Amino acid sequence: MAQDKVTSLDVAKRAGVSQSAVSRVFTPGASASPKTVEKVKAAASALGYRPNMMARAMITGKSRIIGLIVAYLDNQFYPLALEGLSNALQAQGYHLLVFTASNAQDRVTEIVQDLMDYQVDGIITASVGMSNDLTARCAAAGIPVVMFNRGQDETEISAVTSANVAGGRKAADFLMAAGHRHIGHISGWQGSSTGRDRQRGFLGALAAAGHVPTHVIDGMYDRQIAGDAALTMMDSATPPDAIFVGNDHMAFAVMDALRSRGIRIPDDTAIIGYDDVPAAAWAAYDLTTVRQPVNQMVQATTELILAQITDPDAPARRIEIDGPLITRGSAPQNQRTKT
Amino acid sequence: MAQDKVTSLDVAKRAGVSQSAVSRVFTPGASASPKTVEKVKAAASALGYRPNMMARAMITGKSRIIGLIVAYLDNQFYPLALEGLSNALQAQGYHLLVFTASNAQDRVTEIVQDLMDYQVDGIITASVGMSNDLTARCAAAGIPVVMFNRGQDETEISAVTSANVAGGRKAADFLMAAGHRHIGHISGWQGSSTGRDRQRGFLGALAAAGHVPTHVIDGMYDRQIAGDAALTMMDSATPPDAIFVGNDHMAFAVMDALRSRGIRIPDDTAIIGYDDVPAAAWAAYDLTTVRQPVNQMVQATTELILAQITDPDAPARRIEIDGPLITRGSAPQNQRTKT
DNA sequence: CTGAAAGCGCTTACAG
DNA sequence: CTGAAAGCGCTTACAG
Repeated sequence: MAQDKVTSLDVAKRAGVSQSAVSRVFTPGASASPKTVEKVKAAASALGYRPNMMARAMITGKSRIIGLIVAYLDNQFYPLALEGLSNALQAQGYHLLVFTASNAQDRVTEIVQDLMDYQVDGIITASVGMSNDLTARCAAAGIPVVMFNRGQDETEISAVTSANVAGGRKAADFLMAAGHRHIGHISGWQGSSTGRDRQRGFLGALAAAGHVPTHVIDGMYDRQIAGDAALTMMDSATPPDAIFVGNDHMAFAVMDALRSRGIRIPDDTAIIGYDDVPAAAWAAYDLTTVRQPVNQMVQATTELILAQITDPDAPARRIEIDGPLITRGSAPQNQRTKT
Repeated sequence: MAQDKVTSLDVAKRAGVSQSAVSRVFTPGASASPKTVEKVKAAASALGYRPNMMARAMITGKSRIIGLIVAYLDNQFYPLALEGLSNALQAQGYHLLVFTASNAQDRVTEIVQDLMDYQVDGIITASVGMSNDLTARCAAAGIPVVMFNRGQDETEISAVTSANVAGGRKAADFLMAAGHRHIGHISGWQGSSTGRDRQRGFLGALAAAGHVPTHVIDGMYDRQIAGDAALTMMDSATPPDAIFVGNDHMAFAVMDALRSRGIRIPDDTAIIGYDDVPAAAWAAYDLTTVRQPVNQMVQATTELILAQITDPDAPARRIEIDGPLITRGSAPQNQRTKT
C-alpha cells in the first residue's frame, strides 16, 4: 500500500537529468535552464514528489521550525497570541512546534533541551521566565530567543511586551480623573515582569498625585485568588470604590465575586482590567481595560526572531508597544464628578 | 562564539570508542557494555552532546512530530484541547507542530502538504474537514490521521467526538422535562458534523415527544450571527421560552443579546449551551450546558494516533464519548413546573 | 558487545 | 547550466 518515499533520484531518472538538477529546481536560489525546470517539474508532479524537509534541514542547518513555549491557555490572551504567531510565521515559511509548560523552572530547562534536539531555528517563550543558564545555552548553540509578553532584566535577551509601566499609569490616572479616591489594586503575579511593571506604573502615578491605595494584593493571575482578594477588600474597613486588576482574566473573576455580593459595578465599585481580550467587550462584563495590542506584539516578535535567525549577530532588542485604555461600562469616565 | 554542533564522532573520539558505539548508547533498544555506556555518557555530557533528531528522523523515518491543524482559537474549547493534546503527547516523547487554518478547503490542502513535507508521524485535525482526496494522500503516504471533535461520514478515517446526537437529545429532554413548550434552536454550523449531529439529536427528541421547535437557525459558530438569531426569534410571533444553542461560545453571545433587550434568563427564556468550557461556570453566565469531556477526548485521540503510528495496519476507529448535562442557572431543572 | 561500512535524501562546492 | 562526488549526523545490517 503506498509506494511512499519518492526521492529526488526517482524524479531525476524519470526526467532524464541528474539528481543534482532536481535538487536545484527545488532550491530557491538555484540555477537551472527553463528546459530542465520544465522536465523536472513534470516528472515531480507525476510522481508526487516533494523535497524531504528533514534531509534538507540536516544539511542547511535550518529546520524552519520555531519552538513556542506557552502556559496558561485559559487566559484568552495566549491562544490569540499563538494563533497570530502561527499565522505570521506560516506566511514566512516557518512553523511552530508547541510546548506547553507551567512556569516551573526545571520543566522549562527540560523543554528547551527538547527544543534544541529538534534543531529549532529559534525559540519564542510566552509567559515563561528563562533562567540565565538556559539563555546562555541557547546563545552558545546559536539559537535566537524572543520572550513574548515578558521581560527579564538581568539578561540581554530579546523581549516584546506592551508598555506595562505606562499602562499601569494610565489605569491610575483614569481612575483618579473619574473622581475615585479609594482605589485598590489586585496585581498580576509579582514573580512576573508584567505583574511588577503594571503595579509599578499604577502605584507610581497614585503616589505622584499624593494618593495611597486602599489595598494591594497579589492576584497571582488566578481567578480564585483574585476573587477572594476582591472580597477581602470589600470586607475591610476601607472598601475601595475602584479596583485596578492586573489582567482581564482576573478582572472577570473579580466582577463575578463582587456581583455575587450584590455589589454594583461600576456604581459601588469600578473595575479596570488589562489586556482587552475579546471577552472584555462582551456585554456581561463590558470591561474598561488597557489594551495589549496583540497583533502589533505578534508582528514585532515575528520580525525580531526572523531577523535574529537571518543575522546571528543581530543584537538582542527590547520592544515595548503602547496600548490605549479602552473605556467601557465597568469604569466610565467622570463617574464621580457627575454626582 | 559557540563551538556548536557536537557530533557523535566528537564523542566517540573523546570516549575512545567507535561512532557506532556512541549511537548505540543513545538508541533505546541498543546493546552496549556497561563500560562503554559509562565512557560514552561521560564524554557526551562533558561535550554537551545530544543526538540530532533530524538525522535520526531521516534514517528511521520517524520524526516524533505530530501535526495539529486548528481553527477558531477564540472558542475556549480548542485552546484547552491543544493544551491537553500537547501535554499528553509530550509525555510520550512526541511534539505538536501547529498549523492554524480556517475551514477553507484549499488552505487545508496546502497545509496538509506542508505537514507531509515535515515528515510528521501523524496528523490531528481539530475543527477542520478533510477532503477525500487529502485523506487518500495521507493514507498513501502512510500518515495516520485522527479527526478531533469532528466526524466525516464518507471516509474511513479515525475520529474522536463527544456523543453529539445523544447530547442534543439530552438538551431537548431536559428542556421538555423542565416544562418548556416553546423551544428554539440556534444550531452549530451545519457544514460541520458537530453542528449537524447535535441538531439531529435535539430535533429528534423533540419530534419523538410530538413537539415542534419554534425556530431553527444556523448560528454558524459565530457570536454575531447567533446573537442576531436570538433577537430574531424573540421578535417573532412565537418567541421561545427556551433556546438550545449549538455551543457555549455562541450561547454567551445569545445571553448578552437577550439581556441587552431586558429579557431575563432563565425567567423569560432559558438557555442551554454545549461544551462546558470554563467560562460556562463563571457567574456572569452560569450556563447550563452539555459537557464535552475534553480530557477523555484528548486521551482517546492520543491513544488512537499513537496506536496507528505503531501499527500502520491498525484500522481507523470512531470513538464517541458521552458527556453529562451540567445544570446551572441559565436553565434550571423543573423551571416551569414550579409555577 | 563492537567496529567498519553502507546508506537515509538531500545540498553544495567542484569541474566541466 | 549541469553532472559526479562529497558530506550533513545519524542508524543499522554485517562481520567479527
